[in-house]
Amino acid sequence: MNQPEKLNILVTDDHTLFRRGTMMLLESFDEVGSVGEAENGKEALEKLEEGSFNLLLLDLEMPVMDGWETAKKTVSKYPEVKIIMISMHDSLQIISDLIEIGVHSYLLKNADPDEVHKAIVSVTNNDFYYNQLVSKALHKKVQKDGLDKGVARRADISPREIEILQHICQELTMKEIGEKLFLSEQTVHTHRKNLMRKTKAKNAVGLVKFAFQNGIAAF
Amino acid sequence: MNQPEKLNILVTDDHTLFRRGTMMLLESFDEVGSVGEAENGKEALEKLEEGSFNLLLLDLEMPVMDGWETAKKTVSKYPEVKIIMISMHDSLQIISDLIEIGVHSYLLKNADPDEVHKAIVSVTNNDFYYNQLVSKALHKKVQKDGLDKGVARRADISPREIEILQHICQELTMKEIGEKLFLSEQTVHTHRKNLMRKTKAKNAVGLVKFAFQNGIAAF
DNA sequence: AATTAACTACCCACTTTTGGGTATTTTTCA
DNA sequence: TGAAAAATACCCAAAAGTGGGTAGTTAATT
Repeated sequence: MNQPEKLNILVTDDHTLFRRGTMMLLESFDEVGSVGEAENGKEALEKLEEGSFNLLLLDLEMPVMDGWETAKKTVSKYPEVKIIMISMHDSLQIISDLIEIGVHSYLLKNADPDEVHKAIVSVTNNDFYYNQLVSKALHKKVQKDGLDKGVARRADISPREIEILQHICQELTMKEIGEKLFLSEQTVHTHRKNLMRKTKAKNAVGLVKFAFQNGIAAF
Repeated sequence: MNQPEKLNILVTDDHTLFRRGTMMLLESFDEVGSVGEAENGKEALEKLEEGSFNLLLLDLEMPVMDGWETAKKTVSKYPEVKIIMISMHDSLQIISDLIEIGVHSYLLKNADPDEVHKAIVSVTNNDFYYNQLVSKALHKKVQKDGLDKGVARRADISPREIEILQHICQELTMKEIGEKLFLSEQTVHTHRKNLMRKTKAKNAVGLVKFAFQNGIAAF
């Protein structure tokens, strides 16, 4: 009866082209009023300060302040704002974590525009919208439970391990890293082993990918 | 006096959301007539068969057939079609290679929509459009010339080697790759060695970084 | 018809990584 | 001050990677 208020959406993504395209897409929806933009999480939080936005689209992978941190801060500061996280990766791993911190929906960058429409409508009316991906994730969780339990997040990696990992990403051997950091080669080995256990990497390649995906190294 | 023909653009990107957003952006330009879409290079080539498109937007990083292969085939089969390559990375390395194979413009995913507009107009009228990024690339080339001479470019890597490299990026061992591709483990080793020689990688980490930076693998 | 690039496959030898331990010291934090 | 986490360092052994060859076959191109 009374939904005269249109949605004011803030789109946050560091890729301008993607951001603008998404904005145009959103503007084509009847439910949408104004659409704002931010290049990173920091800027997004500043714009939320205005109080005019009631829905936040967040890219998970961003420099300066990534989607994860931004979402956590948004939830605590502006609990009335609905959040839709967008990511390139179909990482089933993080979905439950996202739900936990209060993200209302999770979409992939290869999501269908209809999917986006459904998401923003559902999120507005119902609070949460998770598609087949989540069913899969939850299913897997129920089915195999602890299968991917224990896959590391960035927070689980110690400072020294981060340092080692960054050196590994520079194509150095354990011996070279040891010499550079004035450590026994054995010690570097131990750190490496712990990293592999925590990240569930099968080899150095997995370590590098983890480092990249978690902003520990960039290339 | 006579440019009554509008631009018919084919947008190729595996991320639906990005693709659709870009399409809407393009449709908002006066010079643009119809806008088509393809999920990968293979599909793009099929749609080009129709003969109705005169401009091709290509994502460099794609599964099935990536932007590189697609561009090469498009140039040889449909030389009248202008090509704009789009990538996430500001890899100065590959720009000269792209020019070499006949790509008319290179844009980053965080390009400004105005930049896109300028690009499609310039490409249509002038043939080529490269922005400040290219100046930088060429400048570096003139200035330091042979500094990174001998460092492999994407063009130097054969299709089979690309395939091997992509599998390496999935944390597979040589034995596993051999089994998956029905090759002798020795053969995979040979490909790997050639890859390391070409890319000047010190180990697998270097290979993965090369793959990522050249759009051969994404994560 | 000849050349070249690509793909295939093997040899040998050495280095590095990977995986399993244990254990002491230092730092952090409740 | 006591517990937990982090950092340090070693042992052993198997697996994989790294680096140097050679070489035949196929495919593409001139």
